Formats: sequence, C-alpha cells, structure tokens
Amino acid sequence: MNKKITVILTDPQYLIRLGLKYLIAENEQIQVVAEAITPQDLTKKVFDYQPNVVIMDYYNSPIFSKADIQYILDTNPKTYVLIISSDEDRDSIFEVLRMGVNGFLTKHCDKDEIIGAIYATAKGEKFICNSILNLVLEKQLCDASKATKRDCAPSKLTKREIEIIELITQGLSTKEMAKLLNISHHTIYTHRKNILKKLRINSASELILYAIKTGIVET
Amino acid sequence: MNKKITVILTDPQYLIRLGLKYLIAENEQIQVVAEAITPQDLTKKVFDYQPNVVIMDYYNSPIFSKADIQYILDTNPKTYVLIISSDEDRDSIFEVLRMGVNGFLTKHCDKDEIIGAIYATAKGEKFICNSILNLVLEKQLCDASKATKRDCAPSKLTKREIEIIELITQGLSTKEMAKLLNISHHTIYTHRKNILKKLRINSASELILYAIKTGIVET
DNA sequence: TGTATTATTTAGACTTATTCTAAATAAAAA
DNA sequence: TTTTTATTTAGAATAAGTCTAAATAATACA
Repeated sequence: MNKKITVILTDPQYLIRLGLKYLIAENEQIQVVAEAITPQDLTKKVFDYQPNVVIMDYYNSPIFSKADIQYILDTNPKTYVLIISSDEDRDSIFEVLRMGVNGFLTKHCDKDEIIGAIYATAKGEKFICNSILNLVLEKQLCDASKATKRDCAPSKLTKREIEIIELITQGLSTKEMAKLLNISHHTIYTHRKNILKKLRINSASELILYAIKTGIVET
Repeated sequence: MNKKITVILTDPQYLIRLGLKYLIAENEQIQVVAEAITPQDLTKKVFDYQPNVVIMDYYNSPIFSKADIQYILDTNPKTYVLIISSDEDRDSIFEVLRMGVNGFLTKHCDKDEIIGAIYATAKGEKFICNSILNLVLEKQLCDASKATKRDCAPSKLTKREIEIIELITQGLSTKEMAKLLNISHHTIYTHRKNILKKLRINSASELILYAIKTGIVET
C-alpha cells in the first residue's frame, strides 16, 4: 500500500550527501534511488527514476541553476523539489521560493525537520523550516498586490540580454561585442541599459556579481 | 603500537556531523571520542579526552572564535585542529591559517581528502585541500593590518591599489572614488592602469573576477 | 489570420569617462 | 643620504557611454 518515497540527492558537498544518505537509511519509508552531480546527470536521472523528491542544495553560486530547477518542475509533475540551503541569504531564498519549490531547509536543521520536510515535499505540500519561515514572514513575498501580479521579481532577462551579460563578464568591450555579434554598438548600450534597469543595479561591477551569483558565469 | 587517532567533532551542522561520523566509522584507525556544541563544552572535552584532532567548522559568524581555537592550540600541544570550512569563507581562510591550524578543508572535499587530512593533522603535519591551496597560491596579498610577512607572499599590489580594487568591486564610479578618497580622478585612473598592468588583465570585469577569486571581495 | 506584445535593432547629438604623456611630491628602503 | 617605490596630479586627445526616439523582427494571442 504505502509505497516508498523515492529521492534523488544532488548536493555537491560530499559530507552532506553522506549525512543525508545515512539519515534517510534509518527511515524505511524513504529510499535514495540515485545521486546526481551535474545538471545533465540530474535531468536524466529524474526522467529515469521519476522520484518523488529531489533534494537539492542552493548556494550563492549554484551548480544547478534556476533554469534547471524550473525544467525539472515543468517536465515532471510528480517530482517535487526540496532545497537545502547553506546560507540564510534572504534574496536567494525568495528567488527560490518563487520558482515553486516545495521544501526549503537550511543545513542547520535537525533530523526531525529534515525527515518531516521529505514527507511533506513528497506529498506536494509546502515545508519551510522555522528559521527560514521567520525570514519569510518578516518580508512578505509580494507586499501589496498579490492577486494579479505573481511577478514581483525583477523582470526576466531576455536571451540576448543574458548573452550580453556573458560577454561583459568575459571582459569584452562594447565595440568587441558589437563586432562579434555583428550589431551596432548602440544596441549593446541599449541592452546594457535595459539589463541594469531590470536588475535595479547601477554598475558593471554589480552586474558581474549578479552574473556570478546566478550562475550565468563561473568564477 | 598503532594507537587510534582520537577525534572530537564540533560542527554545528547536524548533517555534517552525521556525515563525518559515518565516514570516520568506516575507518578503523580513527575514532570519534566526543562531539561538542559550545566553546565551553569543547574546551572541557578537549581537556578530558586529549584528542589528536579537533575537527571544527569555520563560518563567517563562527560559534567557535579565534580565541577558542588559539586557546586549544596553546593549552593542548598534542591536539591539532582541522578546519572544515564552508566555501563562502574565503576572506577568513587566511586569518585561520595564520592562527596555526594544521588542516584546512572545504565541505566539498571528498572522502579520501578528508581521511587524508585527519591522518596528516593528527601527526601535526599540514594538510590543505586543493581548492584552498589554489586560493592561497593565487592570493599574493597581505592585508593592510600588518600581518606577519612570512605567512603570505609579498604583495605585488600596494595598499592603495587594493583599496581601489575594493571600491571598484563595490561598484563605485571613478568620480565617486576620487571624492571619497579626496584625490584627483586622474589618480584613480593611474592606480587602475597600474593594477591592470600588474595583474596582466585588460578589463574591469576581469578585475572583479580576480577580486572575487582572491577573496578581496565577497560574492 | 490579423493584431498586440515583446524583443531586437539602430542613429545622431550629446555628455562623460578614460587614456596618454610626463612629472612632482611623499614615503620607505638601502 | 641616496635610491627606490608609492602616491599624486594636469591638460589635451580620444574613446566610451547616454539620451531620445523610433524602426524592424519575432512571438504570443484570440
């Protein structure tokens, strides 16, 4: 009757994976069916195993990007994502929660909270650990108009804009970019202006930091 | 004749402790004799058990202060400290290394590296994992606060130049920097030119990446 | 299908940022 | 003290970036 809850682990920290594995091994209702290291690896294994839960880290410089998480959620309706975050950085928490993940823990959570979160996530319920919950309550996800606007995050960047960000972080000058893309240097400026506006930032430095944080570029 | 290596664990993250415990349990030569949560707890247990190795986290807001580490090292000559750092702590790496800890890992290290580090640390040898080692080698900077010079390579960059880098990575414009430092904007340009020349790079982007890599600035 | 929306592209006039050359002054080391 | 290194600066020339405003291309929508 009660089928086991199947789980895929993706945390890049070996010790965390090991700890989780033993923790889960103590519970007969939950079974780790695979571990994944790369996004490609993960999407393949999610497809193969159709797990109930993917347990995933979320660092400042995530190995698994938001797009990866989104893709998994979109293509596997029965698979839910449980984030175990290493930090309590507010901004990334809200970003992740908006993506539609079901569980959110920190690595300071104890055994009961972790097991509880796995059960809840597998059922498609939300589970957010206390320390995170406090943060969430402090600053409501969307302050005022939640009914119509489900989009209080900074506007999404277009493909071209992300391309420009990549080139910027590679240190290319505006002219070089224009030449490379065979477009006017004015276009580059326009894109950049829109990027800074969308991200509500003011400088190339912040842009690069953003790119690193969101995993657009590798450090 | 081969006595077991005795270890005390102090990491506040439950999963990390659990992972370490199971990892160590697989190795007959190493034995966890205690776990400690608070500094008082730790100093008492170190005194009681006289372990070969104390495995300790080091976060940005450490539960165990530098003074705690120093105290343990000073009062227990046969006890060595192995730091397992979360990788966000780049700035503090150098601080910790100067304190005289013997081992330094990140939580991304694998089993072999961890076991190897415990062995090395227990013998009083140095063990620094590869990712940290690279950082150490890359960073040719002494911090401004009169660090002992033998501990880090002589700085290629001057104090002022590092100051400029910090401001650049904070996203300040040249004019803002000039105003802040009460110097001509030309001076800023000169510094920047020299910085780029010294680091053999060509753009602000690369400079920011450099600053992030070497821990001048946090991501 | 046509229409609205969004993304991508561009120019010209204008402003600001940066480089170059070259050197003076200050601080530290030999 | 002398020498070296660090920090500072200016003026002229050049390059980079901004602003306004809009055209075109691609996509979603009904």
